[in-house]
Amino acid sequence: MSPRTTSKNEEIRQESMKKIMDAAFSLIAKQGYESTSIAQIAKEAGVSKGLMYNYFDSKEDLLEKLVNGAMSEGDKVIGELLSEDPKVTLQNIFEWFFKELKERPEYWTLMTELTFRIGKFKFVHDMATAKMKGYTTFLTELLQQLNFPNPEGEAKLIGSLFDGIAIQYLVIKEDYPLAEMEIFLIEKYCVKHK
Amino acid sequence: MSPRTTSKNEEIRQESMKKIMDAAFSLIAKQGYESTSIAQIAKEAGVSKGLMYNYFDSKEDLLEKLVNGAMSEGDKVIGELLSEDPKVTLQNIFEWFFKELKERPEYWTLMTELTFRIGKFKFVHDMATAKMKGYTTFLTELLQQLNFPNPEGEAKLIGSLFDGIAIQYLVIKEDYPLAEMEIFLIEKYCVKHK
Amino acid sequence: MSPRTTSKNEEIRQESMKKIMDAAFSLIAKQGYESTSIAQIAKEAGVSKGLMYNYFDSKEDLLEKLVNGAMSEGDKVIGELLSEDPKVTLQNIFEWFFKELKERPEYWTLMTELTFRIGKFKFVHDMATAKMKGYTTFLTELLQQLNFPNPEGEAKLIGSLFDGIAIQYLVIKEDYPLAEMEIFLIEKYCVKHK
Amino acid sequence: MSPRTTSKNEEIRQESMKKIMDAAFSLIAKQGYESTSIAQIAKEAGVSKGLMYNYFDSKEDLLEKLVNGAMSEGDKVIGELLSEDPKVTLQNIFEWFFKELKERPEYWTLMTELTFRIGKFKFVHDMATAKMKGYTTFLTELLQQLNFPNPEGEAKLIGSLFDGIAIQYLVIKEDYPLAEMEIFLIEKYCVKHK
DNA sequence: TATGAATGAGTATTCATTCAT
DNA sequence: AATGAATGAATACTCATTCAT
Repeated sequence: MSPRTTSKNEEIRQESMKKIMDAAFSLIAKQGYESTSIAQIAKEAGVSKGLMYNYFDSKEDLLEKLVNGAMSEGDKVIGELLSEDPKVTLQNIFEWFFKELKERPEYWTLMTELTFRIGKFKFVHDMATAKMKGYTTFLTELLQQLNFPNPEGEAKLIGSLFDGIAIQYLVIKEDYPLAEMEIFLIEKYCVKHK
Repeated sequence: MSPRTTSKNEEIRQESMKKIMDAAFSLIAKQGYESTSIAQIAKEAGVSKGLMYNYFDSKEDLLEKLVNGAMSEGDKVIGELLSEDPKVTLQNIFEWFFKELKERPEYWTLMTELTFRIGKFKFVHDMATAKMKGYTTFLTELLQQLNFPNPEGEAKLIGSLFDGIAIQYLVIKEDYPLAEMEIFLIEKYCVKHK
Repeated sequence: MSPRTTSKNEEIRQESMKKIMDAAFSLIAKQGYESTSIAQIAKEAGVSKGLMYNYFDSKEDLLEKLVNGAMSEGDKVIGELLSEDPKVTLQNIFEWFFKELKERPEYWTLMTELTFRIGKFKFVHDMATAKMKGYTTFLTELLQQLNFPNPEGEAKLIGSLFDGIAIQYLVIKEDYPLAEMEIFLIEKYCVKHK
Repeated sequence: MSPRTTSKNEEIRQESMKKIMDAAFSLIAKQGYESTSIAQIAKEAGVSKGLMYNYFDSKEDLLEKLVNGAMSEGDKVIGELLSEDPKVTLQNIFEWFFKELKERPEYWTLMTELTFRIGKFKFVHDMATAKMKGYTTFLTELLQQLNFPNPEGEAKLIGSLFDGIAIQYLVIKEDYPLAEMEIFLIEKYCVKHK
């Protein structure tokens, strides 16, 4: 009997990887990276510990692939937020941020935890730095077009605010007035400005 | 040989506990809870591993006592920020927050890390929720007196902003424009308001 | 499709086995038995891990077949060293030994390593004992014909010397004065004797 | 009740270390370094796996301490072999070598195995190189004083011979004519020479 | 015949915790 | 009150071997 075809194998691989990554993602988001063991992930994924190392070089490599995967999913959307009118673009950004938070809280939990672990993982540092820079630069330009007096400071303030809202919402969940906050911010930065 | 008096014993206990808690505090703030071992804390404190279990039931119990201690310290200061004029009180709060961040980054690092570990430690969740509530209530009243249109929302926004500024400053440190942000906020909420 | 003939199959088997054994041989000689994994051998041989178990019952079985194969190869050459004149035979042996060492250091590395692993592998012990005995007997007869006073002792000394030279040469390689040693020994045992 | 005294503790430490090192030594000498697990050593020594790491940083560190310990024991004797008469010194060396082999076969098994593993352990390489150099230099000088024609070559030959005798004796044990070989060598190099 | 995904027992190492002194 | 030797369960990771295809 002949061996499995290459494509059938690839399919099996994709399935196993997905099972592992899904399990890892939810466990790490819930418990944190250090508190989640390979054994736990394997059990949750329904595979053997050994199999994990067919797909990932190490626990850290798994984390990296996890984050990259989740991030590239999110990146695709950024382009769609742009508009002719900078005011609209800004509003799109606010709306996107709150939508993300509601729809992918686990992802943002993971990202926030990792951000706070900078220095422990080289790849997180590089990633976070690059992200943050691009983000601030983009916002600064936008606010400049909208004639904010101190666009860079304001951009950083919004950046901080996003992080703060994220951390609080992710911690106290349904008790956090997310919708209210969204309206509030859009009013302040998009509607009432100028 | 005269037996140690009860009070003398108590004094020794207090001293040992303080040494241990100080060591634990700075190590955990620097490295995180998981990455700090009992052995390390004992060494830093200059006591034996065994002694730690005379005062703390477990590593987690040490963490709880640590946080409780640090928090009650913080509480004492709140009273001193009050003023007849709510505007001054608000400004005092802003100034206190930035001063704290600059002077005790380790404390805030620890608190932020713990806040984010909710789910792992029940006591952190209870504590954080209670704190946040009291905090928001206080700020809400203040902003009400200052006739802010949506005082509760605004209070929550400031709360989130504080957390966000803290997390970013604690992560990127000297690259964060802390002083600039302080002026910005005071202008916005205390000077220009009304 | 016509079914493969039996002889065609056999040919394929021989080819695959050879690829595997060659890969195993060079890897084990270079890194040692314990440090060489089945996965590594399969990769080097360009076959799948699974295929290895079609030909070899286990990793140890592979080792055994490897050593047997290498040894029977060596046996064939022994006959060619014989000469009418025992002095010439002796010189042929010396020259063969040094030539072997220079030309097939991997083989001798493997053999020496294995010899020293006695106790772990029963088959090595049996093999090594048999070899050594035959070897000593042969040399003893030769030296007897050359009228050495204590031919058996002398034979064992030469046997030990061979092993010693081998181990040192294989360890320190180019720093070992192999050529010099060869001349030295031939002078001593073949030229100057009697 | 007061804690154990420092000296009592030291005593306990020495005892535990000895138990571990003895177990490690005999197991590694018997089975080889890679094939001996920490678990096995701990079991043989009658202690927990964890305790091993109170005394040794790693498995390799254990090996290093093992070898250093065994070596320094041997080093002490070297000075006692020297004599006014180089012939006597040479004879002493031969006798010391054979005595060592008979009395501490496990030590020499270990050393020979390690020598063959050069390249895997940095410390073994340094140690072996230094040892071998000192050894050859010393023998060369001695043979020069005895007017051997090619003292350096001869020194290396004896060095190789020693290794060869050792490896064969350690492998086939009681079947190896150690005593006979000793007489043989002393006759050749000390009595009959010149 | 040949493949490689999957397994599970095994590896070295860490560390919170206990306990005799 | 204080010590630190000792434990054992847990950790990330490896690898010979199996088996469905």
